[in-house]
Amino acid sequence: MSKIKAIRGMNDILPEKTPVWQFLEKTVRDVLAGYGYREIRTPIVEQTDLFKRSIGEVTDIVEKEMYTFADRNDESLTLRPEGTASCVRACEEHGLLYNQVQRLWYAGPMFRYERPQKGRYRQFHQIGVETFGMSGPDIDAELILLSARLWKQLGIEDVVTLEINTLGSAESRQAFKNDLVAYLTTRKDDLDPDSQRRLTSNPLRILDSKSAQTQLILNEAPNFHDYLDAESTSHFECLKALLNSVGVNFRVNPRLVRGLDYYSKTVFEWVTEALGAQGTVCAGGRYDGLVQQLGGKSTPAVGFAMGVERLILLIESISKLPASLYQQADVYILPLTTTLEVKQKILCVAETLRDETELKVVLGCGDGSLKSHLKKADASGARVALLIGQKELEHDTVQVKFLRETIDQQEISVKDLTDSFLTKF
RNA sequence: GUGGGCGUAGCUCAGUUGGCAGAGCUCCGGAUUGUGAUUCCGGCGGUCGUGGGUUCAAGCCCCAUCGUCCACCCCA
Repeated sequence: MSKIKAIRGMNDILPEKTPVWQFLEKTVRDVLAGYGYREIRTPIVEQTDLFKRSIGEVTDIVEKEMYTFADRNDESLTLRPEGTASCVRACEEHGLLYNQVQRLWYAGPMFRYERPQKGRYRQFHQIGVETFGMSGPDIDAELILLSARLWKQLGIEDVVTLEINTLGSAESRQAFKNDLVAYLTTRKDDLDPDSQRRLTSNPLRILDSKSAQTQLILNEAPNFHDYLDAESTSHFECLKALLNSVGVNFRVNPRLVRGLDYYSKTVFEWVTEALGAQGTVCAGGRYDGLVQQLGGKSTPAVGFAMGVERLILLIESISKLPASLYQQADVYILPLTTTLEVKQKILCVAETLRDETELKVVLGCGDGSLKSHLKKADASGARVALLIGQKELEHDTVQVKFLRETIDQQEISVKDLTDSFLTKF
């Protein structure tokens, strides 16, 4: 019988890694709170149609990457591949968008059936930020500023750069897409195979093709700039001015096209060179049409999502986190002799310490040798070990042994313990 | 879905022309009977990913298969 292992592309996050995750999550929560964003939590499973209608029927995500299965009543359910659709659904369902403005965020696992590689997994985690009811470029700028502040707090601001673009209104983009497809269809045989396929699946992506031949053909293609509507253009110009005025550096990338159908006007990406092929660490944009598309009242909206695993990889490659984040214990209490009486005593002393202080107190349990107890005390990262044996039991004292400093071991009474500890630490 | 690299102890990895299955770290014990982190000694630990084939003999060669990593595609 072979051992059961985790599903491909779905990773365990082990105790030695969780401190980085907690650091990231706490930092994100604090920054978002500072901008007045509130958390929303939605189910991981939704009706399949929600994603089909929001992400786009012919995108790769919907066509081949969704974890879709039949519920017991034959309803088609899907593990969420992204968070925006669920967020919009929940807001709409509970009237959160009725004549009001919302600033929201969510965090959690997403699921896409893809071949795993660096920074890409089948269960991965996103932290998403969504705003509703604000149509101007000022909220776009706020979101970008918020993310820039976050990179600073995480210590990765030097390795990410901002790219922005505008996709125009849905109408202008559709008109451009039609003309682009019409033109490229006449040259179809000269396109690289990937681009030929994209002609029906994701034509805007052809602009991004790495084939030199295809790029030559694109030189003759219609130019999206000529299709941009006046409102989108001024929205974009205004956003750029706002970013300049607050000192956020950016690069306009006319080939920046987001993969999901629902975007319009502003799109942006934070990218890095440090993660190999998966350079996008955070991406988002405006999706003014989505709420209506899902059956609600027309509502302007803009948001973005971060790939948590990718951010973790970046943090690990760049910044040294304080050792205290990894420290299991401040104080380690262990028995000098493993009699029942001594075990009772160290249990009581540990509880007293937890009552009286905020210290992390770990107990040396079990019947190992004194040597192995002390080794574990050392490995716990604790600053001091408290040793209690038969003699200490009789005198109601503990031996205080400093593990990281050259300070003589001292015997103090249990009564004095919390007082002297509170002043020492 | 396509292409390439890699699968040997809990972890990191050696293993020569096909000839006894190895090291470091970790863990446990001892040197030091109630004192860790240094040093020394000893010990635990293996379906060499799996299945088949060639051979007197396979961790090593051949075939298949699974896993994993990286890349393409796509995306956060």
